[in-house]
Amino acid sequence: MGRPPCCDKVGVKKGPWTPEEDIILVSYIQEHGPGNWRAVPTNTGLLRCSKSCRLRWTNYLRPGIKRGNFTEHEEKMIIHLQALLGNRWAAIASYLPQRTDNDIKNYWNTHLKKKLKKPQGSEGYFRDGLSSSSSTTSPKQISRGQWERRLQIDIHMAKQALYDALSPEKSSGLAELKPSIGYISYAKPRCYASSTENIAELLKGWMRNPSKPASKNSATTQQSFDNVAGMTDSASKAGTPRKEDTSSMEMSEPFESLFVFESFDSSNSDISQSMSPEASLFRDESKPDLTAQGQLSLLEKWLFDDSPNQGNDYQLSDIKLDENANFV
DNA sequence: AACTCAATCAACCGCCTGGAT
DNA sequence: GATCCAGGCGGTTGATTGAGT
Repeated sequence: MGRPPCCDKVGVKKGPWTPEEDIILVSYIQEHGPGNWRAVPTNTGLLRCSKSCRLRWTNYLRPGIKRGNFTEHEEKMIIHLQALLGNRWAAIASYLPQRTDNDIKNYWNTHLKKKLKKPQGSEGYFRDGLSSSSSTTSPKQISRGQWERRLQIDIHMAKQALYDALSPEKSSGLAELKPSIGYISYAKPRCYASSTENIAELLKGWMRNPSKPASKNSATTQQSFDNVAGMTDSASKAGTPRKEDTSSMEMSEPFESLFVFESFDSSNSDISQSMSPEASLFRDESKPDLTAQGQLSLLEKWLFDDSPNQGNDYQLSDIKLDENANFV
């Protein structure tokens, strides 16, 4: 007997989310908090599977998500973390608090894999031994001793490469490596529908073009958010909240209440400072707290310790990572 | 302008895990 | 211990977009 579907497939909508659905979902989560996804479709009236709601929230609507181009620094971190952790995107994402696992996975599959295949040379930090031996050779094909030795070598190489990549001129590397302990002040990220402000702008833009077919518009929710982000971005840069002609908006009643909410993060420039209590709640929820602070610092020490035999008595085995980060 | 093809990425699918009973 | 169920995760798909011809 097969496993029953997570939700009743009949009448469940699929495909891209419309701005309306986004707003309904965000508004519901603002009120009830994330979690109990099973109840979300029934309580909101969304014709979506609970999984779809959760995915939409975690990958797109959650506050503090940065989208768009990956910086070289992020790229390097992903490469090295992938070498260390394998395709455990959620674990990797916990080191890049503003990126989702899906985003990282996509970026890896579309960009970094290609770089991997390129002959070594330009990517000096990306060496065959680091990437291929650890990820493509099955441990079962070699003896345990050999495999462990190889793993140690790989880890050492990864450490070395990570150190090379992130230091010394990139001192922000250490800070950014901290997994989701708090949001770090980055260069102004492109936040999309992460705030009700953005949602409001989104809806505004969306309602201005009601003639566009919903499918096209929904398919371009991303672009809508892009525009929104761009607008709010420039507005916040100017230091003045956008007070656009909201009068021109013809807002349907169910959405009105949204706009009296406080922003999740009224300015994207420093999320940690501007988070509302709700946003803090979401922040806590949004990413797994990979480790306790102490464990993290151990990990950092280990990661950046270039000379493990120089009297440091912390070892890999001492780092009690949670389920995301065991190396074997 | 029209067409083809590759790249991108949001979303889905199915498996796994862990908690509840 | 067995079973059920919700949530989480990674792999994959398919619609859209943009570049090239």
